[in-house]
Amino acid sequence: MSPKSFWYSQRRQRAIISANKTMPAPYGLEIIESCMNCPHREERLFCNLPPASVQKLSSITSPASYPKGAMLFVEGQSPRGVFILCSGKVKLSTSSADGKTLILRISEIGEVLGLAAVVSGKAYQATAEVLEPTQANFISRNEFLQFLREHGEAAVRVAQQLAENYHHALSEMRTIGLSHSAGEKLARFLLDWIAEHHTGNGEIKVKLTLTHEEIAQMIGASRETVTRLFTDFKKRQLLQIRGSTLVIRDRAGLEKILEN
Amino acid sequence: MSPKSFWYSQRRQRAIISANKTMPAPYGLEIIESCMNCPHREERLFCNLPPASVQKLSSITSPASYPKGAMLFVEGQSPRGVFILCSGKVKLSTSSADGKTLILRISEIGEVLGLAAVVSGKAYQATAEVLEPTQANFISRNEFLQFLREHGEAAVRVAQQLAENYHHALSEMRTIGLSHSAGEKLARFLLDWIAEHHTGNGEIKVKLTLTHEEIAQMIGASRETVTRLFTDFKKRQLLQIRGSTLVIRDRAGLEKILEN
DNA sequence: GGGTCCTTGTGACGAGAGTCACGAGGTTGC
DNA sequence: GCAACCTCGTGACTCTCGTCACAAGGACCC
Repeated sequence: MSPKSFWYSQRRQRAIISANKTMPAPYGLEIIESCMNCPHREERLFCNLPPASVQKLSSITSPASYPKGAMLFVEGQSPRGVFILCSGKVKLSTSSADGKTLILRISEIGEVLGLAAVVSGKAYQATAEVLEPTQANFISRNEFLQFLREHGEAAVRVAQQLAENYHHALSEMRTIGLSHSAGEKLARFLLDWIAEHHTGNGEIKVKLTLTHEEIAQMIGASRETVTRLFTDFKKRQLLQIRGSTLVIRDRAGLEKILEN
Repeated sequence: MSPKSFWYSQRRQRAIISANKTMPAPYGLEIIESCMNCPHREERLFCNLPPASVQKLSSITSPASYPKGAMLFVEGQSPRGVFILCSGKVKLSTSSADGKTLILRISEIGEVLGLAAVVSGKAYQATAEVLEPTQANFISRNEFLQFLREHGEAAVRVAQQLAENYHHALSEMRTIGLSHSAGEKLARFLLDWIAEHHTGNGEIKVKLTLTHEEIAQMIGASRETVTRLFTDFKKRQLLQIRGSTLVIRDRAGLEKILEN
């Protein structure tokens, strides 16, 4: 099945097509090129493989653009293939029968989505929803597995990425499972967030374009609790919000919350 | 460092050595043989690889026995290598500064421990403690990585196992993060447990050799709450405890709890 | 400009579950 | 055979946090 079937409205599809026009053809070259220019090159899963492998990879890859709100895949579907993110942001979440949602991760450039499902052959364990317009390279399951069998180094890379995923899942489990209070969860979440997104020295300032609702779903709390905690943290001079930017004023203070 | 340094008492070490005597020498053959006899053969990570790979594997592997209470590795250590479980049971857990513990998994025969840390090169993210006398094959990090690079099919297997680990972590996250109440968590835990351990039809009966304390640490609740929930579930005719055996009397009733 | 929708902010209330405390039963070790 | 320890069971108390309800501020689209 083509990923196109997941564009869910005519209206949005028009936007996608116009985005596609900005991509140079042929698509195969585009991938290699985007690797060359990629600012996170070391992090990109397959970029510094032997040329023959890259060649093969580009031949089985199909790039596509997705609008905000599109679903790359949905929890429970059997795995069609993997998506390599070229740009944009994708939310990975899982939810229970009654609609409660747990956000597992916000994926960014260079990550490979759907890897665990494709490798294990079990259903996708999460839903991948596009948060901002995204370009991704799709590789179908069969071709991907074939590729892995033929290119041992790529399989090692895949194992590495899966190990990262696993680490990340454990880190979130610690946030949710080892905290005594919601405040502790939020502090853990914020510290993790800056550890991952803050580059540079001096004042700690990071973009945090998540709603309180979404943060609540990441730490397993209610939206109201998150709102209250933020106002509380602001009052205690721990942090500050400027638009969509989070400024940490007292990192030690946040870390102290973990010790309760 | 040899895993022997983790045997922590002279007394226990004597027991281990005598256990070792039961192993036929040379050890290389032992591994292959134990694969041949292994009841979970398909699940064993490396057993149906090409003979050359198995040969190589057996040459870099060192079997050892560990007593109850031994630590295979501890959270935060840099990865020495992987342990392939031949027999016994190992508890994987993570804990916070203040001593609160979250049990990630009870590992059994055929699993490979420490895989994510070895593959990613980051520190072990969990502590592995032996619950009952265990035999495991140790492979040092360098030799293991070398082996993976030379044997592509093995790397694919490793990726599969890591995908399993990831799935399992997500499943525990759902238990802990998506539940509205402790009762729901326990019901989810029990259902997962029988899904994994119950074989056969008719009456659902499984061994559950965990203390209430340990169950509490698996679902992120307090020991007292688990005790109370068990008495509650018994009263409601959902289950029954016979020694260390759990009997499910009303599976549908348990499943109903998840829907609240 | 006026709808509609989404996000944030706050108050009131109550149930769930963590904590503390203690006792009973079982096991292990000397 | 007694002491020490662990596990399980239960009561009482407290308090966090989820839920409901409502209002204000923005963003976006006709």
